[in-house]
Amino acid sequence: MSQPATVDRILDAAEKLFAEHGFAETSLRSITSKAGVNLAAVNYHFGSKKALIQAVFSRFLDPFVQNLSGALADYESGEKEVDLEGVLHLLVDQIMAVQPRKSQDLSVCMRLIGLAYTQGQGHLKKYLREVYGDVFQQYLQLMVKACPELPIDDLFWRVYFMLGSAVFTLSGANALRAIAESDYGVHHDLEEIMRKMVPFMAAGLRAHV
Amino acid sequence: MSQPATVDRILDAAEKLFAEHGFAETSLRSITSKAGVNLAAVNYHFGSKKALIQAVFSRFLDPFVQNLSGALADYESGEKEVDLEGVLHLLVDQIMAVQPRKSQDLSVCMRLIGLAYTQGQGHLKKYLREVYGDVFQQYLQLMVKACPELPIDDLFWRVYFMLGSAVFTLSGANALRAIAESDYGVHHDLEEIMRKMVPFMAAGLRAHV
DNA sequence: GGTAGTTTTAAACAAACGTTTACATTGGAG
DNA sequence: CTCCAATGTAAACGTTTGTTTAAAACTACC
Repeated sequence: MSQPATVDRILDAAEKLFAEHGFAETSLRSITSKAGVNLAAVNYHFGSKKALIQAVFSRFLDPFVQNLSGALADYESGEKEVDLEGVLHLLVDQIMAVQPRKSQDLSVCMRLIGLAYTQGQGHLKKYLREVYGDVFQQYLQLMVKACPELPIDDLFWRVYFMLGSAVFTLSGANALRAIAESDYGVHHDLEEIMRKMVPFMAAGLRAHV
Repeated sequence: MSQPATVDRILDAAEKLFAEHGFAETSLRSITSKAGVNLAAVNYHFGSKKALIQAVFSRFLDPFVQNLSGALADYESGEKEVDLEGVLHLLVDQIMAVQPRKSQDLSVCMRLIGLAYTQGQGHLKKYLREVYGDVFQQYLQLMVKACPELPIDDLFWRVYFMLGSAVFTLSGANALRAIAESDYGVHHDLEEIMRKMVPFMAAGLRAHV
């Protein structure tokens, strides 16, 4: 066993192929072929394709959510008052902090999150809500505090406006970066794009209704 | 032939099922079954599943793009100077204007557009770019005029932030409206949600870099 | 009324899918 | 060495997929 174990090889291959082609469009045969393992290995180690999909997500979401949860606790116990840009930057920082997992592309994870929202896979949404729903609610509470004068239903919609910007842009980031570079000759990495989002979102959240 | 022709029955059924389950996850058998026509009718009238997908889009996109193109020409030849809210509202108005096609849900079309961006279906993206790319560029030019002081590469990203907000929110609008209603007891129809986007987007576009 | 062209139908097609089975192969522990 | 549990493998399973075929039914025109 000098090379990575079968389980990791499968997860690596599945992660990339899911991000590239979607869940339904990626067959177990293409995954096991890319991973260089036997077809039956997926059902042996994960039980089913659904379970494999969930495993792909929990592998990169578990450490991220744990870090974010800690950072939220730190921020809330801090003496400074809650400000909007701070809350947004907190999230960006935590996303960037999870980056250095062995040579994997952050945009792949972003694309997967985008797919989780838009592709069928009802089991995935249920799984994500059950496992990570609490941290999302916790973050939402912080955002409510940061926008005390905004009616709650307007805040609700604007949070989804923000979420849409993030998911859409980051999940298509690789393609969009290529366009930006060829059309305007500028190169932006993922962190720059995320930081460009902060003033846009903050201004949008603060806009007069 | 008292009831709608076979072609329309297929398009109606495909539109709803695609929006509900995605393209790959919707089989021709489920479409023809819902439409009450024979399985072979799809390949006979459209040639292939890919061609059916494109036909579903062109049916509601063709009249919309034609209207939008006219409205853009009117707006540009108008004497008033270009202002941001006006440009955004122009789009909202054109979207709402296309609504009254026989009892169809606007949110279904929005969801389809979202899926076109996020599901595989490379042929669809190519088709949409080839057929409707010009009007998109035309609208983009108008937006550049409305934001004269914003660097072009920042504008580029912010347009995609906006696009993400719109696609994400509107394509999930039905589910989100149910949440908003149960949690905050307020009811918003699609037009309200779109109009709520305008100040959010305008403020975001005008934010200091 | 018969005939040519269009549309509908049932049946079959090959290919691809996720999953399961039964059988090797492996690697330590007793 | 022997045994046993864990892992890897090849082959087949039964479905489901999009597409095609050939015959039937329908429509309209001379």
